[in-house]
Amino acid sequence: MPTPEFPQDAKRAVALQRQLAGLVQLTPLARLPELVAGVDCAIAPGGEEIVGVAVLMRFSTGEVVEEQVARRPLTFPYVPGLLSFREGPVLLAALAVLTLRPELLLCDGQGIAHPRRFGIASHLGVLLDLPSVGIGKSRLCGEERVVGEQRGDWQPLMDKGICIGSILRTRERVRPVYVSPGHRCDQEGARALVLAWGRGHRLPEPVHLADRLSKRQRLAVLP
DNA sequence: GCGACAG
DNA sequence: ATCTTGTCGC
Repeated sequence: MPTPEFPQDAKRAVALQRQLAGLVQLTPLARLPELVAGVDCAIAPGGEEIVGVAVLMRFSTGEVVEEQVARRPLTFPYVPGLLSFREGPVLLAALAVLTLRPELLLCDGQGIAHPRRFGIASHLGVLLDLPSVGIGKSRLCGEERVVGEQRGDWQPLMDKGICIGSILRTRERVRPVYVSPGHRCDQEGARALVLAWGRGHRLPEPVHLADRLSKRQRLAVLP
């Protein structure tokens, strides 16, 4: 049975994005979240199934608190701008079985740096009413721009004269990432969180670990 | 019509 | 995202 919150056709998906985009809040974070969840997906060999994982980490200790995995049949194609309708359901499933509720979501993909200002980070953030940040490895929209080479250097990601995110250097000699608020977060906070969770990789640690876990789990034998 | 296009 | 070999650098 299709998840009600995720229409299976592009027409209704776009309409839902336009509607939910109105609920996004770009408010500053009250405080630095302690429990953070990184999420990511992988496609099982054969392309019939999608694996979603959530890695919960504690900021003060840097420890992994919990990891959860979910699998679902793949029912939505990859369409630029509609990624959340492909990966959203399985990611929600993985997040739903976490014992502890995260205070923040770090997502692989865009937040408001999206044609309708509603990327997967925004979508998950709004549905779960959690602060969220989108970290994209490549650009969906907005103008490309050269960034300084030091860690922490950044440039605004501009689209039609509006700042929709940041092009941020998280490591030297490594391509910058595209950071944007998902929900209940502002541009400054989004950048600060990504840098605060940097542990030597291009992506923030929770997302980096979620990426590795998903790629391990996609080959796992099902019980 | 043409180019661009998260994962 | 996935496929896919060796290679360069920390």
